[in-house]
This record gives sequence, structure tokens and C-alpha cells, in this order.
Amino acid sequence: MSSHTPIGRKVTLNDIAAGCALSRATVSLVLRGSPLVNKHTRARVEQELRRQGYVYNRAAANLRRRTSSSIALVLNDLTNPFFAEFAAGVDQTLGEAGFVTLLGCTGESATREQAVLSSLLEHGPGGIILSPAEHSNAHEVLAAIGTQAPLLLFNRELGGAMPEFAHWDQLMLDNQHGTRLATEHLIARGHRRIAFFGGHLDSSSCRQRHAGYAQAMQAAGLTIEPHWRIECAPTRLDAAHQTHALFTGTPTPTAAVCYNDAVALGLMLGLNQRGLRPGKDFALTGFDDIAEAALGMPPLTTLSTAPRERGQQAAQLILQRLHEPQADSRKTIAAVQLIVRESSCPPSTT
Amino acid sequence: MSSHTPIGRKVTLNDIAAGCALSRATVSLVLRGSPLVNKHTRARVEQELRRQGYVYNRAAANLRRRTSSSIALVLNDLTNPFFAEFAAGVDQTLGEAGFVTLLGCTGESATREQAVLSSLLEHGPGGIILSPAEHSNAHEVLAAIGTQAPLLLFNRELGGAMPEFAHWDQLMLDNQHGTRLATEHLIARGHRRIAFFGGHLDSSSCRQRHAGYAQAMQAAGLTIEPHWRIECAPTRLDAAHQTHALFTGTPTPTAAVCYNDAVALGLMLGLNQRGLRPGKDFALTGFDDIAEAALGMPPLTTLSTAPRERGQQAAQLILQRLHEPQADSRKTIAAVQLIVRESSCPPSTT
DNA sequence: TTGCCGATCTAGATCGATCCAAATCCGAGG
DNA sequence: CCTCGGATTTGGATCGATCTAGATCGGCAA
Repeated sequence: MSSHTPIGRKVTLNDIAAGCALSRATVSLVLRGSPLVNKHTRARVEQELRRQGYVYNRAAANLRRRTSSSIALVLNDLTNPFFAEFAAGVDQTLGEAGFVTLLGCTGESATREQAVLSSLLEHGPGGIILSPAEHSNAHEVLAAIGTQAPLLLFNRELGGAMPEFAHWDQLMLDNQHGTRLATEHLIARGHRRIAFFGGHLDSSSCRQRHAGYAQAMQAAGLTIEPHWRIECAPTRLDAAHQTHALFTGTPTPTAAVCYNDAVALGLMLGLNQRGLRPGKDFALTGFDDIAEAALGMPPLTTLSTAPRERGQQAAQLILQRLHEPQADSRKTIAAVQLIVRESSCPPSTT
Repeated sequence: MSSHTPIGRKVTLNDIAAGCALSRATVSLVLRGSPLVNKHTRARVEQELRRQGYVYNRAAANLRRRTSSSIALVLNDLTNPFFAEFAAGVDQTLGEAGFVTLLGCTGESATREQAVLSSLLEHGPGGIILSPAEHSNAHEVLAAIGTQAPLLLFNRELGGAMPEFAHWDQLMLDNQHGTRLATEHLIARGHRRIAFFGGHLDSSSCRQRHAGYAQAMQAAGLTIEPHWRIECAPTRLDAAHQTHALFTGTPTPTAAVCYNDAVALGLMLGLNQRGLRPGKDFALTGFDDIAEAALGMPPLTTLSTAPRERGQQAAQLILQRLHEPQADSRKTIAAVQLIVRESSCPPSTT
């Protein structure tokens, strides 16, 4: 960097213009690659830009142009590898489009979500990608963001009614189809008595996943015993704890479709404690394909949601919305893919 | 420079001022909570702000005040739960201080790091927190960011000399001490043939971790066979792939100190594939204490770096630097803590 | 020489906020 | 009634870029 540049003081268009005896306007044209400038002039300017170590001030440009070059990404839990991977995908695609990601974490608190959203809004993002906190609702979100920026909901639905005048898009996972695939897979392996294990009844994703399971069972003409639906918190620990509930009534299931991978891994622990070998004596499937799923003992059959690809998709959707602000709001449902591993064995012959 | 999209019409200070027959300046004073304004006027203005749904334009304010309210966070790998947790910590503390996080992921590519840094710089962050990509060097980083914003290096040193005139702070982990603790622990459990597994030889953190291991081995009077140092990318997949290298020469090790948790978990996978039970037939330790470490099969003995706290600390350090731009640059080394779990079994007797 | 034209370049207003100096208001004191 | 001073309020310039409308400059046909 040139030593004649005073440290700390920023170089502006005016400095460059003065440096080559041109006007601000011309230098600005050069910066934006306008064909109006003489190529000789352009070369002179570009040299001066380098010489003075000029850095473009996008905030000033955005102010004048009334545009934005950032997108807010608000996540309920960055600690969850699923969302971390999602964030990486979002950032990658936004970066390629010349946008920058404004990050905000809410830690599953609707209150913090409010605060984070309005703080980010002040920085004028062109759009918002939001994976809502657990008890967040449409009314609160609307109060926080108004109609300043288009919103893309990811992964969870919001409580309360969606406002019609705002263009809120959605990107969701195909929960129902996923568990249906898993259930059909278990049926194809020969299972007839299949349980649905884990999750909270009042969560929308749990309801959807259970519906997919029920649909597959019904399509195969199999009956579902009431005691084959066991509720538990979507954590490994609670799942291990509730394992016994699978075996209290008759007939007992030979397999279980689990709410997600965490629950499935907990169920594996619980089975081991009862002397049952998961993937040998009892079959099970998960949902999410978290990194540990492939590493489990045995490796877990599960549904891959490709979180990085979902992130890229989310970024594309919001960029598309920026391009067409008035288009109808759309709901996208991302396909999930069944990953067959060893946990989904045929029923044991004993 | 890509073309960006126009935003809907915004409410500005002028609209508020007109709405209550006051000047822009007065409204601005109200916004900033100045004691100069009459409390009756203030109430009128605040009502009008709510009525029109005003959103503060921080970019415009920052332009005039020549300040910044954002910090860039540039990470080599957000997919790694260690960095994800770190990012959550950074974002939390920055948010509490009224700053917003500009996220950038480099995916371990020094080239992308350059691009990401200069793109983020155009948005005028007040400072930068950088966990460098693997082959990044001081010269390139300097070229990208110049002296526009103070830099805090996290986790890795940069290749090449640190420029003296720039105030580059550092926050590092006590890598060497950590692996030394882990190695001493394995030795105390009775191991004599201990390998060092994973990481890239040219990464500074890998060198430091290896040095701690070597130091402990030497202090215990144990020799290190050259083929006990296996290099691999710091990912689960590559670690699983390279597992065989541990068993190609004689004498074979009975335990391994791994570069980090990702590598250790990958090694577990590789061991399982070879029919060896990690934590029974072969002992291993990790580094980072990511969430999965405690949940592994078996749970992983590792070094806790408290990534969330490191993130908070990093945010505090950069904010402090903003407050005192001229202070001497400082290097902080964060302690790590050995967490003993089941993976570090005594050597198998067979 | 004059006038027109395309190719280049530029002055000045502008985006939405802040800062500064100066104006205005209002009641007390002379 | 007028002046003075503290409490409020305000006009206009400003941050660093972009935009609009118009200036400047050769060259060439009339």
C-alpha cells in the first residue's frame, strides 16, 4: 500500500478524481464499468485507484441508489449442525451474487427474535431468511419487520395467520413424503408391525411426519395400534428413556419410524439397554441425516435433507423475490432422500 | 459490481418531521435520546414514529458520522461445529453491543478468503474477526484489507510476517498445552505406543498440537516412530479414509492423539470398519469438545475449548480495539481443559 | 465558416441521517 | 417595556456515492 496515503483516513472518489484531474462522475463511471468512458481515461483511473488503495463504499452507493446488497439470515439455532450447514450454503450463494450475509441467532427465543429482526432491519437488508424460534408467531414477526423487506420462511411454519399483503415465501422440507418413504422401505423389508416413535404432538413437523407414516401403513393395508405412537422430546436422552413404552402392549412392533435422528440414536441406546441389538433384533429409521447418523452403531437409515443445498436454494429464492417484488408468494417444498443403511434390517426370524 | 434490487418506499426522518411540523434535526435528537428536546415534543415525535412505522437507517447515519456498526466474521469452515458455536458466541456478544455480524465463509480456500474479505470490506465493517484459511498468508490478507479496519486473528496464525504498522490482534487456543495434557493422560492410562493422527503438517495449529504431544512423549521417555504421524484433512471423511495408515508399520500404536474431534470421530468410523472397537481395542482423544463428542459411541475424551465463550471473547476483543484504535496489538491465549470420557481406555490386554 | 453529431466528460442535486452555528421562545429582572 | 439567559428548535452543509441534464470537443458535411 502506498505510503503517501494517510493511515486511517479513507480514500474516496474525490481523492481519485483529484489524483487524475477528472470529475467524481467519471471515476464513478469507471468503477461501474460504463462503456461511456474513453479506454485511455479508464486505464489512468484504474491505476490511480490501485495507487491510492481505494475501497468502494457500498453503503454510500446503496443510500443513493436506494438499493441493498445484503440479506439477513436469522436462525433459531446455529449450534445445530443442520443449520450451520444451511448457513454455509446461504452465504455461499449470496456471496456469488455479490450480496453479503447479515447473521442473527435467536437461540429459540421469540423475544430475541423480535430484537434481532428489528436490529438487522436497521441495516437495510434487501430480504430476510428466517428459521423461526419455537413459539414465534406471524403477528410478532410482522410487527418487527413490517413491509420493509421480503421474508422467506425456512423449515418451520409460523403460529397465527400469514398476512396477505406481505409477500412471505416459504421453503419447507417434505416431511410427510420422507416418513412415507421410510415406512414403505420398512414394509418392503418385511415388517408389518411398525411404530412411530418420538416428537411432540403439537409440532407441525411431527404431525407431518406422522401423517406420512400413517399414509404408508394404510396404503399397505396395515393396521396401526394406538400404543405404537410414543411421544417424547426430540432429544437422545428422552428417547432412550421412553424406549420401554414400545414394548408394553401387544402386539409389539418389530420396527420404528423415528421423528428424527437424535430420537433414533437415543432409541438405539435404549434398545441396547434392553438387550436388543438395533439393526438386528429391531429395525429403525431416523430423519435429517446428521453427520452422526452414518457413524452410528449400526449406521442409521434416515432421510437426507441436504442442508447445504437447502441453504443455496433459500438464497436463490430470496434473490428471485428481490428481482420480482410483486410476484405471488410461493411455497417451495424440498424433496428429501431416503438413505438406506444398516439400521433398517428385515424383521428378526425369532 | 452486480446490479441490486430496489426496495419499497421507506419512511424517513423528513416524513416524521413533516408529520409533526418539526425539523429533521429535532426528530434526529429525539431518536438519539438527547436531553435537549422538550419532553412534550418528544412524546409527539415518538407517537408519530410509531404511527408511520419508521425504521432507522443506520447506513445513512454511519455515513455521516463516519462510524460503523458491523463486524465482519470470516471463517474457514462453518460446517465444523466448533466454528458454528464460535460464530454463535460472536454474534451474541456483538448483538448485545448493538453491532451486527457480517458473515463470510471461505471453505479453506485462500483465494476465496481474498474475495470474501474485500467484498465484506466494501460494506465498511468496523473490524474483522478472521479464522484464516489453511494456506492464507499475511501478505495476501494485508493486500485485501489494507488498514481500513482492525483485524483479530482467531485460531490460526498467518503464514508470512505480521505487518508492524497494522494493529492485528490475536486470539489463540493453547494447542500445545492441550495435546500435552491428552498425551499425558493416555500415558497415565498405560499406553506406550501413541500416534498423532490427522491435520495438515503446514497448519500452525497442527504443528502446535503435535509439539505438545511430542513434548509429553519425550518427557515420559517414550520414543515416537515416524510412521505414527499420519496426515489427513481435518474432516471426518478423510480421517476415516486414512485409518489404515495407523496399522501399516510396526510397532503399531495402541492409542492416538487426534488433531481434532472431527478427525477423532472419523477415526472411530475407520476403526469400526476394521473390526476394532474404539475405546476398547484402541484408545483415542480429540480436540475441541464439539457437541457430538459427548454423544459418540463411545463418548470421546477431548479438550474443551469452550467455543461459544471464545466467540464472546473474540467479540469483546475486537470491540475493545475499536474503542482504542491506537493501543498496542495484543495476543491472547485461551486455556483448554481436558475432558475425560470413555474413548481413552487403557491398552487392551490382548 | 457554420452546424450537427457522436463520443466524453462534468456540475450540481440527491439519498437519509448528523453536526454546527445560529435563531427563536419565554419568563424573570431592571 | 426592554433586555438577558436558559431551554428548544432549526437551516444548511456534509458524509461518499449516483443520477440527470448539459457542456465540451473534434470531425465532417453543407
